Amino acid sequence: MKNNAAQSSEPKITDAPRAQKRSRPVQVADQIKHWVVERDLRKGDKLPNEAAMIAQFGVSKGTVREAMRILEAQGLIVTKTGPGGGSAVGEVSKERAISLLGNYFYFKNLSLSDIYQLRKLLEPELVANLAGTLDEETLTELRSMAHQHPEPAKTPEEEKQQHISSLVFHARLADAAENELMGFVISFMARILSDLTVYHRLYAAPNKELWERGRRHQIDLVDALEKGERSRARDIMMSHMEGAERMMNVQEMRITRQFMTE
Amino acid sequence: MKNNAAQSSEPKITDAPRAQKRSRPVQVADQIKHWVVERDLRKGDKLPNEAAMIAQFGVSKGTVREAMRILEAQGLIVTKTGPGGGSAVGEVSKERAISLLGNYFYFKNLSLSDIYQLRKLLEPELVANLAGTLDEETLTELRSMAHQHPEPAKTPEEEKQQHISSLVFHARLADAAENELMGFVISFMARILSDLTVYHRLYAAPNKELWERGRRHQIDLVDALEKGERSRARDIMMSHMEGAERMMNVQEMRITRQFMTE
DNA sequence: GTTCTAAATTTATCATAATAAATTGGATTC
DNA sequence: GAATCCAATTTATTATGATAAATTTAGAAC
Repeated sequence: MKNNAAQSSEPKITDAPRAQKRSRPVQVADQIKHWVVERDLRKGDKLPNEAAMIAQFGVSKGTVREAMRILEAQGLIVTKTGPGGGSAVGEVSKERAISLLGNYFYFKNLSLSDIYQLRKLLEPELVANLAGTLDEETLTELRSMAHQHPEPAKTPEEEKQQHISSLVFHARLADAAENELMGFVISFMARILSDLTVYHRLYAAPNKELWERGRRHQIDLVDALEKGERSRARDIMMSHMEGAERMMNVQEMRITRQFMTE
Repeated sequence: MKNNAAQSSEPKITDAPRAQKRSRPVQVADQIKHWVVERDLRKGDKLPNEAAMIAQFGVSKGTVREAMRILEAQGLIVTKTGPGGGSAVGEVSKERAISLLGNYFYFKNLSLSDIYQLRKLLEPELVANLAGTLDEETLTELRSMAHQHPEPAKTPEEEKQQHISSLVFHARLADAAENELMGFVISFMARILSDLTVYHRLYAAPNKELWERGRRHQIDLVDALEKGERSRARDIMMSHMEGAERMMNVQEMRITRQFMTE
């Protein structure tokens, strides 16, 4: 009838029923997010207290509290009791972001080769970017990690520990990335692989030669990073990735069998 | 002296040092997560109802409800009223995962060149993987998208629309990825760039030649995908990425200025 | 058989009150 | 005068019960 005039002027006519059954706590949470963006609030900036929000939004205490738990679960606020307490904006931590993304992949079937395809694309590029940019402190830290296990593992327990150490090494490199998106993705993969070692034994039988090669790679890599040799760093990492992939049991397909904890 | 043990002199130092100040709703939420993992529940499987959880965990209704909002915010459950209602496990949707990860980068300073560095690494590889694997339906869909804008944009409004269409094209490719991690990262970047166009004008002045080249790329790419020409697909995408990057205003640095909506 | 209505079930929201945690100011102590 | 303890204050946390809203199911009416 006469209503159809709106169609030409409002392209989002189909989105109109968008204001459907979102619960009140969700609506309140969204309004608070909006409020934070509008005022460009940053980490530590305080939100109105519970009583003020009850008045502001005209909802009950329980509704406000559920809204706060929503924001808290997403890592957007932190809450404290006592005078000067209340809720404040809190940057989403990398750990929280990793856990939340891990929940998504819990329901997917990521394979080790998926992970390694990405590692081979990203990590060589990461170290090429890092070459010549790291400060002495970081280099020292990396060198110390690279020298941490001077001998091949003698027990499965030791082997697991060495593998986790290696992943910490990679995560440390990722943290140094200028490109935070690249750094995040690499950290996420390291975290997935790290969790794996806790629940499964999926490494091939220890192989002294492969192990020695891996160790050599780490040491050479730090050297190349220090000297700013971009392509050498890239090549070492690529070779390292290929070696690491060969050491994994590629049979193991579903690799996220738990929800991550922060 | 009075030893007022009634206060808080119950330091649970005994077994779990980790069990510190996590609130009751968070503890309940974590227990439910464990419960889901233990029983290997999948999407649609039902959780006990509110009353049962109150009894099960020995907490109040409000506490249980806050726990449910936490899980709901993370995308892990969905809740319905009425008979046969209650809470059920719900796969985290890609859209939800993108939003949650977007919250993390809201506080970061991602640059366009960060995004494009990753796009140039991942998207050529994506199409190389896809070459020869797409069904006719998907190919038809892609072809239709590629032919959607036969003329260069005449207004900024049209230009924005064309750019978004291009991002939808890339997102569609990402959805087809076998490697879901790679697909997710590419979708995430498309989403970030898509949101940008809504809030900022950041494209260089329209350039008929560049525009024509971009259009050609999409058409040729679908052709290469259909024929299973891996390296040609890869080359086209790489060239396309370089062109797209040149069209952006690289001055624009902070690119996440809002919380994403689902 | 279809449609309407009422009842039953379950979450959603609200209101109120009691409890716990953290800070602050002041009194007490050395 | 500085440190310590204590009580008052502020704020979130948990609990309880009542009422509303949404949804399904069963039954009644036609």
